[in-house]
Amino acid sequence: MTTRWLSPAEQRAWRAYIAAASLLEDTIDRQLQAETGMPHLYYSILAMLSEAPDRRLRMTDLAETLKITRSRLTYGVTRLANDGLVRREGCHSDKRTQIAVLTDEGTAVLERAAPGHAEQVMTAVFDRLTPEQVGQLEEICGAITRGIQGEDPAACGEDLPWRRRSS
Amino acid sequence: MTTRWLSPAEQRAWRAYIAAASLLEDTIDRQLQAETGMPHLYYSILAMLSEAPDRRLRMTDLAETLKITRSRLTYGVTRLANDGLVRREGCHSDKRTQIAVLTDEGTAVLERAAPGHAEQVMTAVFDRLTPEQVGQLEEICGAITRGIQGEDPAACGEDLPWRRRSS
DNA sequence: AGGTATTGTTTAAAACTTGAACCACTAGGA
DNA sequence: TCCTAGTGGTTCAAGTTTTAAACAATACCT
Repeated sequence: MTTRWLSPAEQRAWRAYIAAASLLEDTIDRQLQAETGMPHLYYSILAMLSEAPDRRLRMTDLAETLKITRSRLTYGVTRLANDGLVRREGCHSDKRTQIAVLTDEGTAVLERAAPGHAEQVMTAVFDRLTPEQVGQLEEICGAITRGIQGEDPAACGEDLPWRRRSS
Repeated sequence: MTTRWLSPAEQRAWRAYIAAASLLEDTIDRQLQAETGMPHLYYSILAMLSEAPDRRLRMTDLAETLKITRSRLTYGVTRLANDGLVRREGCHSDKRTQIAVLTDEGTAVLERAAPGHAEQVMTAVFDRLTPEQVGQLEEICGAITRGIQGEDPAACGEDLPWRRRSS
């Protein structure tokens, strides 16, 4: 296969992306770390749980929506559980599965952190973008995600990804 | 200060971004790790050096363009130096500064890795984007970067960032 | 000279990631 | 029932990376 290279415009876009992504992750992580003592990934775990029905999610499903390994998730949830923000629960129908449940304290922490986080995202990102650009960003990122995930039609759940594979 | 929340459209864009960025970093890192044994950051160090005049850059300048701390860079360059891909050199005019130089072996490794990396970026990103979207992406990321970096007019070098601050 | 800012490294501690091994359980036959 | 394969989740050990603070050396300014 002959190699396909990036065009100059693509080069520029790619570099701009790398710089922005790196800076952004840094900024968000730092703010969240300062305000809540946890990195962005852990905040995301809490956020996912908070939006799930009944604030609970199977470990595997959670790992899947966050696109991380189960091992990594176990590590994170253990930490969050030690801090009392999340609780583990067994499952009646399948005793193998564990369910992560957002505790009241976890909810409180999340609600306390949310404003600062939102503010940070606003100033870092959206204050600089026109409404058209917001739409463009969503469109572009969606295309990238679909591309990486291999065009699997079942994976295009867009909104709420917590459907059991086998009900 | 009253909290500013993300609008629904901004919400969607932000989540799309988080998902795409996370997936993308994972994909790129994994491919680079497999093919070259180093993570993306280290590849970027080599890439930056390879494009600098004379393949050499001051540590601080390098850290600045890569948006990472000097400490982090020192760590990375040490590893790359141990692998023989980069060499450190002193500076006559200012004995404090160290200059990282891409070795011939480093150049070779980079040239060997570049096609696979380019291919990966193409399939993961640009194969899915229209030419307009490429431009939009650059524009958006540039805006974000400028926003985070605090509108410093001197920081808008856009193209080749390796200008000494003084001299 | 003396004080201050820069450059870059070091250090120790902590956080994180990975991969493999592992246990417990479920499911599907024979 | 028993056996086997597969799943869900955790644990473990090892390695990598990150951070923050402290440090040494040099430069700059008055």
